[in-house]
Amino acid sequence: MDGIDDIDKQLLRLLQQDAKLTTKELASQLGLTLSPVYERIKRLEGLGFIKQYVAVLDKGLLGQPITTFCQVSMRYHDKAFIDKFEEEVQKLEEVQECYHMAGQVDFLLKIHVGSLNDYHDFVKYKLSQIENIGVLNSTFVLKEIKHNLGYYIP
Amino acid sequence: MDGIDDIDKQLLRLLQQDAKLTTKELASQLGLTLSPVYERIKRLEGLGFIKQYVAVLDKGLLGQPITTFCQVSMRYHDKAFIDKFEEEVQKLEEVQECYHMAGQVDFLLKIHVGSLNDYHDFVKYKLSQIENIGVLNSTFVLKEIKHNLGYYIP
DNA sequence: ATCCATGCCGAAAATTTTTCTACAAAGTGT
DNA sequence: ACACTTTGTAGAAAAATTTTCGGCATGGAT
Repeated sequence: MDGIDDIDKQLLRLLQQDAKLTTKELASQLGLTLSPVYERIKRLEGLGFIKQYVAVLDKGLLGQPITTFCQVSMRYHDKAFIDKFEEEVQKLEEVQECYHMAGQVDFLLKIHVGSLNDYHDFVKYKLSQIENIGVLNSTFVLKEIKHNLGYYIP
Repeated sequence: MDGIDDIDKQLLRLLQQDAKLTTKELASQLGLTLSPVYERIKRLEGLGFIKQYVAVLDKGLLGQPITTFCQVSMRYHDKAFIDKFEEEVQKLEEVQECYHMAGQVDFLLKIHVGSLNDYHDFVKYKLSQIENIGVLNSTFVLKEIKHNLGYYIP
């Protein structure tokens, strides 16, 4: 947490919940005037604490109500195969997240699709087309219990 | 995708990548003038397609470089135990996401901490304190291969 | 004690958001 | 075919916000 103070932290907490808060509103919540708040935001952007601003959409309304986690293990662990897998995964738009994991399984993928049928097609015609996949194990999300968009800031 | 057209979809694609784009910039990219773009955004917000706007922070700079996925199974599956677990998980600030899953394991948790030590403390003093947990299986993220912030919009 | 750096304030300028009126195209009912 | 309504867009004006800038305090260093 190099070089940021409690005011900066509070600013980050507020902005990661609502990026549309105006400098004016932020200033009043922080007990400052416009200028210092404005400068702090620019500084936090410059330092990389704030990476970007995004609109959060409703995946249900977008027609992708199904979320699954898919565990993938490679048959062989040559660097070339690993690189190839990572490269191919980037291209699959259904894959929202992909992590290289420690432990039994090599990769964990988070996938969004519109229906079970779409998931079937995704696995059969896209994912399993990637070379050298050994194990492929999918589990479905029944319910989202918690999904924080921001991080905990100590 | 009830009641939104291709222009709306393109608008959503742009905004979920960069919510700071001005109406002017959006208008020029969409080949429209300010007013229709402005009204479309308000409409998409009203319909719930756009849920909120957030700043995306850098978890490494915030001192939480470690991500783990933790699979949890309950010993007994009475509704009261399930409810209690879901309730307690909400309170744990290290837990960024929690899903009730189909399959062998009951819950999947995504957790952010600052160090392996922090993770140890989290499991020992917080997570495992919740009643009725049977299996608890943690796997660490070695590398983030892909992390789309937005959804794929067909 | 003076100088310099840092952070904040307040006001002005630039830009954007928001509102409002009007026009054109598409669909509906007579 | 005609008038009517609805929908979506354009353009301009008003309101609000962002951005810039000069100045004032506080604190540390020389």
